[in-house]
Amino acid sequence: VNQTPTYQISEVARQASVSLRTIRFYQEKGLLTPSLLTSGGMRLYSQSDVNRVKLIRRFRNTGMNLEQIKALLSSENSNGGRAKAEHTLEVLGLEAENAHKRMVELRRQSQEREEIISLVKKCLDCDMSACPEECPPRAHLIQ
Amino acid sequence: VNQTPTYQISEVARQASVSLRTIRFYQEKGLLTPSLLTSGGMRLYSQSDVNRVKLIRRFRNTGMNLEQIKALLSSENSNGGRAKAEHTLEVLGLEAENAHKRMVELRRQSQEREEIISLVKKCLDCDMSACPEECPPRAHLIQ
DNA sequence: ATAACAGTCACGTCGCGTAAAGGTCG
DNA sequence: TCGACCTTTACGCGACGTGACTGTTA
Repeated sequence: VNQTPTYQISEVARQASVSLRTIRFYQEKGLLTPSLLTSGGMRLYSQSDVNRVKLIRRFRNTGMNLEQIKALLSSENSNGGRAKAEHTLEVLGLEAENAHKRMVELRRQSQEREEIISLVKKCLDCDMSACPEECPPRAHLIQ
Repeated sequence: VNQTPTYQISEVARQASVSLRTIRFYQEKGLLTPSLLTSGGMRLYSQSDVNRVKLIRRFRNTGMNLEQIKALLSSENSNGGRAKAEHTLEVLGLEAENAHKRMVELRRQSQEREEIISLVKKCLDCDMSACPEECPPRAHLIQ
């Protein structure tokens, strides 16, 4: 939408660390329309488009699916200049929330793992032949 | 493998927070064999099996795919009692590494996002009609 | 004119979700 | 015997990957 479209698809892919297929796929799904098409049908993108792909990728990384992302970004929500900025900040805020939730979950699992590790470490100093079947650490041994 | 198999599939699903389908699917793929089958064909699981599902889930959460996980867990790697404990600790260590990488990536994206937020905040105090096309924050506004 | 891009089908994959139709267990 | 559980079979889906073949561009 913003600035003059100068990037070909492979350059966008490079900057956003995605495949060409991903960019075309996002277009198919209505999440990303190229700013311009050459007479021959080549897609041309602006910096705004690159940033949009990055935004989509960050959202995907927090577990959100494309339909939800599309709903967020297809803003019949904002039309004034200032409203656009406000809406963008709202979206980025939601993104931050989601990322935070992912972090919390990762930390929870990390703690779970640490507890298991300290349990299993005891097995190293244990005479396995004397260890009863129901010894809790044994239930964490692989196999 | 360990302890007496007392859990039905739905109890395993509950404890590991997955669906019945997921558990059966892991079996199909050779990641999780029930400890016992009743004469009628019902799957019965032990606490070890529950822990194995949880382990698989934590790995999945760090972006690893089922084939890789299977390779890790199908341990022709360890057969002695002590070797089992050592192998388990290795696997848990790898899991911790992967989780750490995910965290680092999330933090990187979080920082990227914060920079964009501070850019876009400037647009709130900007007279949009006087703002040039190439103003960097504009390239981050949605639409 | 030629190489390095680009384009469109269209089928494949991975990790399950989701009926449908029937068998098992206390 | 009855209801709550379980079973298999099998098709569907989201988010792309991966050719195969053709067209565009500097």
